Amino acid sequence: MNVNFNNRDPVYLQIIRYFKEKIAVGELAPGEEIPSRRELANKLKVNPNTAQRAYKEMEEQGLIYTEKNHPSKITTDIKVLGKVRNELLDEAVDMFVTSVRSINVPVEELLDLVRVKYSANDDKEA
Amino acid sequence: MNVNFNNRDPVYLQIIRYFKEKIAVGELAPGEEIPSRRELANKLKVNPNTAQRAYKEMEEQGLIYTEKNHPSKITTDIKVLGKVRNELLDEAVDMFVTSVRSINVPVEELLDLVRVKYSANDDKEA
DNA sequence: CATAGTGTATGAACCATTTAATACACACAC
DNA sequence: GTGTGTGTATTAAATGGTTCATACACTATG
Repeated sequence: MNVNFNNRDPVYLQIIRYFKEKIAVGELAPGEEIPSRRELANKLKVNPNTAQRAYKEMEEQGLIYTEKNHPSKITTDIKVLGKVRNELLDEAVDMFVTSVRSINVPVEELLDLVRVKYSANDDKEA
Repeated sequence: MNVNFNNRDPVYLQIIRYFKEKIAVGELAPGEEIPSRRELANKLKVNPNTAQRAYKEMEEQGLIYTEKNHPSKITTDIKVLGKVRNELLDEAVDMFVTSVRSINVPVEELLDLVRVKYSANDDKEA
């Protein structure tokens, strides 16, 4: 549980993204219980309402569900879960392509840049 | 002169980016005169102070220079101009790689996604 | 029933951004 | 010189998304 906040994006969006990443790589299983709003807020040192806002949006997107007086759980809807990874990827690729489109860079140069930097990051993780 | 504002980022930053893109692709030549603060504000329907803020930052970055009582001009410092394109590219690639790193996607899958979407956008421009 | 833990709702506070209103100094054109 | 258009500076206000403080409703547990 370590979200690595940045200052650019709203906290509640970064929380949502954190959970989506965990779902995308399978670290959160279908039906698995996630921390309560207050517990999450404590761990991340944010306001409980911020946690609530993140969970509320996740619930609206069908990622989690809530039974009365129990901490929310990851949805068991495989269809929804399967989409998460692709949505994250598509979003990122979309933003990237949009931001470089106006620079008129040859596609091979672009792919090389991505390849090099992505591999460099692989090293850091190891 | 068409900036295509989005709602996410501050207007003054989007203006800066607009000029950087024009510089990167060579649509703004060294020494070329750019609109006055007031003129730009009029064209973009923003407050003159917002235009001023954008220009002020560009001046601090050495992208433009100002002689008394004349509209600012694109710098003639080739060194600075040459860096613009690479900086825009590096920024974009950095953000992209950072955002997909946590998803553990194989590099070839990633490159394919970029290739396909980038080419698709070529079509739209044509 | 009382306590403590859930999720939920509402209104205010906060803060960066943007806009606004003025003012000043300078130079060129007429 | 007068007027108009530059850049520049200062201060205040409005805007809007985010975050905070607080209260409420419900349920299991003992």
